Amino acid sequence: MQMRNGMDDTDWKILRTLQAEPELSINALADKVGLSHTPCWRRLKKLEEDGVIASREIVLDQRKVGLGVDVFANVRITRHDEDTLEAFAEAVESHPQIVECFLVGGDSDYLLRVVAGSIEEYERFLKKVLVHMPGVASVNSSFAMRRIKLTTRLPI
Amino acid sequence: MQMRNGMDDTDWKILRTLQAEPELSINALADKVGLSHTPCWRRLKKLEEDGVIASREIVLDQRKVGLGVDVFANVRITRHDEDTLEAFAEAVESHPQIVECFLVGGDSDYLLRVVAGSIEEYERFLKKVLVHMPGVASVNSSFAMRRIKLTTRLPI
DNA sequence: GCAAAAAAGGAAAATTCTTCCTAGCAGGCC
DNA sequence: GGCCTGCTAGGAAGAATTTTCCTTTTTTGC
Repeated sequence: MQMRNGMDDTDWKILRTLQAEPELSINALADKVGLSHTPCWRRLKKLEEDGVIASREIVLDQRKVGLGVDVFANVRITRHDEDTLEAFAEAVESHPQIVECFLVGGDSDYLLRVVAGSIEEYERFLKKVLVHMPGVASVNSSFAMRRIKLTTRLPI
Repeated sequence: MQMRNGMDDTDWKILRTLQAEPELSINALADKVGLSHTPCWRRLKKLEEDGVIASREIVLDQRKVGLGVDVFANVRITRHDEDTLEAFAEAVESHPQIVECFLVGGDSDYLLRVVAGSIEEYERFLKKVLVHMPGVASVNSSFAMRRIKLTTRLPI
């Protein structure tokens, strides 16, 4: 049996099927992957235990909860030692307006996505929070004019 | 009763509670928001119907499914007419490796996040797909060296 | 203060999830 | 080959959850 990352074809099929239709019941899922519900259920539990399925989430409509503005902030840091990095990461974690943060090579140090209700609200967040986060040297903000795609589904 | 975006305090509490713990059963959720399960269930259905809750998703561990590489691609476009934009958006939609795409102001036109199994795999995707997408003038790639945060939970 | 409308609650039905036990199959060993 | 062992699947029953239906309470407008 072909194995990839410790999973056989049936496991992959479960992941693909569930990604496409996350609300499928065990029975419906079992049907689609060609198992009866019990073994299917056991595999699903194992995938959750192993952390392959990291979590289940509800995804809200940003606009409908009043958070229609996405801003990408390029943050440059003063020093690159581990302590600064750590302190910055903690600050990122503690602010729910920051929904994404990656340490990137290239021009700038961190790339953040920040959500806000309005441009003004973002500017307040920038001035009151972002620029005062540990080690921040400069912040360069780009407003998203349109969202083309944003998904949690991975190409497996 | 205070209303924001057509929802009262209880609706918001449901959203906040479910965002924090998406797997709560109706009964547990009802308990937490101080309702009995029936009205709680009705509100939940309404939030789903209205699209405030856009979807429920399963989130996979990128590393554990062999997609440990995140790349941010700044894509510059030749023309900015609506047709080019449309064609580009369609191409983005059709490639599951592209998990995010925003039209941004500032330096560059589009910011994409692409997932891949390795740097080599990304480079193939870049050469075979990205640069040939409609209207693309140039692509500037930044590899993510570390993921600090990535969440679907909104600050409501 | 009263009537109408809206929201909440309780009980029961339907569905789904979870467990338990049995059966089938493949690989290793004599 | 025959047999044991371990792994995976399947069926049936029990538990829990979701969904519906109907009644009661609360709120709102006059």
